[in-house]
Amino acid sequence: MARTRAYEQGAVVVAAKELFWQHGLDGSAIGDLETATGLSRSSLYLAFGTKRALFDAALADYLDTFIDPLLAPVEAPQSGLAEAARFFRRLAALFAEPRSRRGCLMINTIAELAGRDPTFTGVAAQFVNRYRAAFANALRGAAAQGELTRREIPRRSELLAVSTMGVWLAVRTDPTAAAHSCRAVANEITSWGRAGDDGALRRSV
Amino acid sequence: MARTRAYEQGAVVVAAKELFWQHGLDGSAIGDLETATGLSRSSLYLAFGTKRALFDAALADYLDTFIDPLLAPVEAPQSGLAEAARFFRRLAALFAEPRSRRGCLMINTIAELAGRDPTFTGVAAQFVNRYRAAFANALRGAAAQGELTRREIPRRSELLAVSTMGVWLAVRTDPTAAAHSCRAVANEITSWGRAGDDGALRRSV
DNA sequence: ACAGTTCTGAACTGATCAGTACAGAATACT
DNA sequence: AGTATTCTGTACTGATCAGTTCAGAACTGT
Repeated sequence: MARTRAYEQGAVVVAAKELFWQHGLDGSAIGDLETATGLSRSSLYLAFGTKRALFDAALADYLDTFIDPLLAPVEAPQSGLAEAARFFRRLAALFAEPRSRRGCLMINTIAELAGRDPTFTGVAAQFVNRYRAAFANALRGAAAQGELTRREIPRRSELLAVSTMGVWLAVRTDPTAAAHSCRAVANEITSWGRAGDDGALRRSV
Repeated sequence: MARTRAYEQGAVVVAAKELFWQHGLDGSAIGDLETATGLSRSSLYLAFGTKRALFDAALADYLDTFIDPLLAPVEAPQSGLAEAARFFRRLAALFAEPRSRRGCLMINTIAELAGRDPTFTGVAAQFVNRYRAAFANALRGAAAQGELTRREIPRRSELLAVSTMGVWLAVRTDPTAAAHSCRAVANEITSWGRAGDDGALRRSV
């Protein structure tokens, strides 16, 4: 009795994620999802219920497999200026790949759904706060090592959080320019660690 | 002879702009545009040809009436750190209005069309470059007054350009938090003018 | 009143979309 | 072979969309 399932849910979600990442929620029709996942429309609805549920699963997978590892070093307890700068350098390297034109699935979805979808708007605000918290953690680490004044932490972590969102948007129009922006931010962060030298230099000008 | 036109094209474009600003290009149906502009579907197509042409006119009006005055002080020849900081404080003030949830029409359109529409993608990249150029201009002014080192200009103008895009996105999910981010960026800019003092302070910590 | 325009309402086209329904093929275990 | 279950192909519903068409109403100056 009982035929076994011929596909793996995880693989289906991954395939759907790739499509949503490139074309957005509204931009991905069920027909496109059929060809992307290899599943028939019937099976997709049987397995996930609605298009939106499949999207939510794809978004969760995106956060787990893409954002988490990218942000982990910044969020780590021993994080500092180097980790924050390295984050932006990693983005710059990512932006060299042609696939980077699709940007960040979460940021794209914020632009598409924020305000329209009350449920998602909360998730989105939480996501932005995660960036704020991650950079605040890194800057606290830097302050502990004397690379930063404590009162610089809040404003600079805000700055880095919104900068991250900005470069994820900029990459959609011009990846090369966006990579350049990332390196600029990384350089700025690094310069924070040499603030004393900079101050002396600035005085002599 | 000849009945005169009973409406003003400019007013129609403004009404359309308001709708597009809130709901986006795809999110604004012709029926919605009819009620928003007060014109019939027939008249709209007679006057503008396509929905997209009306949208382009609305976007042009947005740049003229909203972005230009907002950016003018930063782009002015006598611009400096104060103008850059004031720009972000003005954004923070704007974000206190409930209407600010709609964000920036241009940024929203980048998120909606960039990559999908080759014509628009160029316009979008140009728009981002305008921010880069505006802040570079302000920082050059600051450098001329000895508030900044010349080599800090490129990286910090990039930083401010992407930050602007970031806060325009953040305001769509949480205007209060976004306003806070704007003030943080403004404070950071102001602190650049007191860099020598900061350096001394940092050393003593 | 009349002629020249502008504007409107309403119906229509052709396309696309998410989601549903269901018959039947494919597979597994007994 | 028989049976339970999973999966698929196809066709459908009902809704929405941009854009077209056109008859005729509304208005203007002569």
